[in-house]
Amino acid sequence: MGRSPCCEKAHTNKGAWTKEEDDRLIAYIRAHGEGCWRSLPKAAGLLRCGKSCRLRWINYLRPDLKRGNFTEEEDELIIKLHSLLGNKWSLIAGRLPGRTDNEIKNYWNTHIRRKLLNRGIDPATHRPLNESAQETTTTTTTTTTTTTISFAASTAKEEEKTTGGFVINDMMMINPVQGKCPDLNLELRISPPYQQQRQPDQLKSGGRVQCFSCSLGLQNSKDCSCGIASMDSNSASSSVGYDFLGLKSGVLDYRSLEMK
DNA sequence: AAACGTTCCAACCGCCTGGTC
DNA sequence: GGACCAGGCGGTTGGAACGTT
Repeated sequence: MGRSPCCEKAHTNKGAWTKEEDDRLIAYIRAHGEGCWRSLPKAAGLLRCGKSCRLRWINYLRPDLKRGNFTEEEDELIIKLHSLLGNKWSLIAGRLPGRTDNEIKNYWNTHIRRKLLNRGIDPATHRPLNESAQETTTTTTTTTTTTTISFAASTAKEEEKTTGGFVINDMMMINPVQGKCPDLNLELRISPPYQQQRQPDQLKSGGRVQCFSCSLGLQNSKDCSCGIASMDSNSASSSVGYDFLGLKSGVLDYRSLEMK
């Protein structure tokens, strides 16, 4: 029973990587680029699982990685992104150049969680600890609707599958955290219904309404459904109409953050 | 100095998703 | 539509490093 292993494990090394293994992997990827991870170990002469090679490269050997301590700005950015995205470490990492999902996940679990707890904030909900406790009992007795937010998925069902989507409970949107984090704007206004309510001059770009992808500044995204992606990106981005967790207000500008 | 406890993080594991046939 | 495969993701773990008694 169970899954078949991702690769032949009988003759593969496990545990910490040696300098020689690192060198082999780096040399191979420099010469051939990132290709088929499954076949890479054999081609590179490594007794490692392909997944292990990928992880090692992505998390530690990539030349564009930023090593060293996280800055205070990165801390705050991670906290805000986590409040927005939850444990979507890869999405969070995509907005912190040079940082990896694994690194951010570890940093969250070892530092930021404690930091938030010291501030009296529940790291899971980003709400004051006492309110989080109350919330637990409240939500069991009230019916709450959910608002699904996605990075430009076309249907509600699809968006949750792609993990670009995530569900935010209405109760989270009332913004009880603002007393503790006044710069954290929890007025989540991004959703198809809301777009319809917006002022035409806020969202129009050449007479078109921005899709959610474009509203996040991802005008080049393949997920763009409004067609602005194919238009002049300057004109598209100049028609800013979003106000997502204060992302527009200078606290956090998604448009300036690179996608992974 | 030794024993023990705690913290940290690199690496692994299993599941999920998207692509292909 | 279903099976298969590769890649990607988040949760978890093992053990080294560090701190405390």
